[in-house]
Amino acid sequence: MPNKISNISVDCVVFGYDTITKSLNVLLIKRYLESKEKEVLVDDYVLTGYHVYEDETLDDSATRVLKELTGLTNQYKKQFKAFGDPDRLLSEKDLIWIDKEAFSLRTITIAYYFLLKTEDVDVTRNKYQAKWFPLRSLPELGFDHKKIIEEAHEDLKTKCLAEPIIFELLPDKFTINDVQDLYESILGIEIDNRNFRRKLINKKYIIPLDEKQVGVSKKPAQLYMFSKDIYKKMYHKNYLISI
Amino acid sequence: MPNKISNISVDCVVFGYDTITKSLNVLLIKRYLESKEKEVLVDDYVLTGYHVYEDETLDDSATRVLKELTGLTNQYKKQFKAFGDPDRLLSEKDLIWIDKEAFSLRTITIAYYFLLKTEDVDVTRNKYQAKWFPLRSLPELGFDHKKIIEEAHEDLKTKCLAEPIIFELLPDKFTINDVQDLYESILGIEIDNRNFRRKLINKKYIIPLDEKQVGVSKKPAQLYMFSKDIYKKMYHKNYLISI
DNA sequence: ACAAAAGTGTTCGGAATACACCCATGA
DNA sequence: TCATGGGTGTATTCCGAACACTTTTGT
Repeated sequence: MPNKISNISVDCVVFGYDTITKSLNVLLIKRYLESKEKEVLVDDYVLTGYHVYEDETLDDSATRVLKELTGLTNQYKKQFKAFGDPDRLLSEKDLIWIDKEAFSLRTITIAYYFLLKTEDVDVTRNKYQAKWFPLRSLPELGFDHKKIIEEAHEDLKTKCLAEPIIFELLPDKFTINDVQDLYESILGIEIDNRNFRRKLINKKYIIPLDEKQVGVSKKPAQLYMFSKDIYKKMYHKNYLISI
Repeated sequence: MPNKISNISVDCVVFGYDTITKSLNVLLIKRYLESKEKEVLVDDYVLTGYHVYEDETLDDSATRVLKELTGLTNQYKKQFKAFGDPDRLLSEKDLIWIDKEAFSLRTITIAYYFLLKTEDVDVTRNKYQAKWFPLRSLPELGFDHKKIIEEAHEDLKTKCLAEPIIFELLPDKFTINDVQDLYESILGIEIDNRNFRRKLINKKYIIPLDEKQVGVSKKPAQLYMFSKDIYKKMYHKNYLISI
């Protein structure tokens, strides 16, 4: 077992998207502690995270943490910010918790976010009581994790406008409206369906399949897939100055 | 004197722009060490950086480091990435250096970049033998600082397209061509002067002054200033999806 | 037949792109 | 007067923005 670095951790904001409820979700784990007298000391949620080991990179550390929580590897991952305020772990509940675990009061955390397909995660069986929460109605959060999630969301907003990472959150086969709904969820805006649809269909890397939705109770929609290969082939950086 | 955290540092990529040579520069400090036998052990350059103190935020830490190097505060600053590979400090020279200083072999550094006006820095008098180097011809660099500078540059490229941070690098009074040259330096592209000029002049926050260049040996150019106030008033986020 | 969501076309205006010459100034 | 960089105008094309009704399907 490698040694933990006591004052450096990674925290992972795991984003998933529920196409049914059209909700952008975050995967959180339960933090619960009772005193000997059965008094509830800590009862809230936190991001999944852990100390960095002596011999691993930060990226590997985040990957390991995600794997432990979800069993998944090879998900889209981004290191977006380090959080290290001296008082970031100093609420009363956090102190109780830190006392129980064994980590430094002055821990710097390197925060990552992951994008994955909700259906790839089996929430029911994992030892952390992990649960999806809509980004728009998060539960009470420990440490500075609310702030971390907010900043992850901000970064995601920017990033999804410039790179095709949106498809990391969708099933392999999706409808145009799925994509639109997801953009609307992430960005918190409304998009004109006709313009959006035209725009997307004109992209060569959005490929219509010989398939339609099944099991829907209304007119089934055309399914599409995203081709990363074609995207990469066609990609050329543009330097549009938008100030 | 507050305690240093032995395994956490900040490193600062200080960008400056020389309007005369049209060169985007980075401020580096000398790293030099001889053995008792006067053999040169280490002779290269590094970014300015230092340990984080126990009681300060990461941002404060970076601000402190910049102030010590340049005397400046209130410069544009961005935390852009943490670097923490286990082997990031393990070249031969780095080991010699680390032996001399006293920091952990497994140090994570939180990297910032700063944008400032070259002429605000008095390079001649500072104890670090600081020197400006064109980004395009950097000297030999210690640690993983070459990589850090490259990633800072990448982030700057993206950021300057979306936010008016370019003006942090220019004197208060500048010409349109100064701005264009700077964009070209940062992005490594050529821009059509007529189109660029029109675009900029049409911005309400680019304000023509009743002044022209003086001391130039050719036709003196019109000077402009950037109004952050007007920019902020006019700003509204747009959600253009460019994938 | 009806409810629900899928899907479709056109017009307008603003901005990016491409492109070449004259002008003002100091030396 | 000349060399240097400053400054200017137009035509074209493309894309985003606005906008409302018809179609298809399952129930």
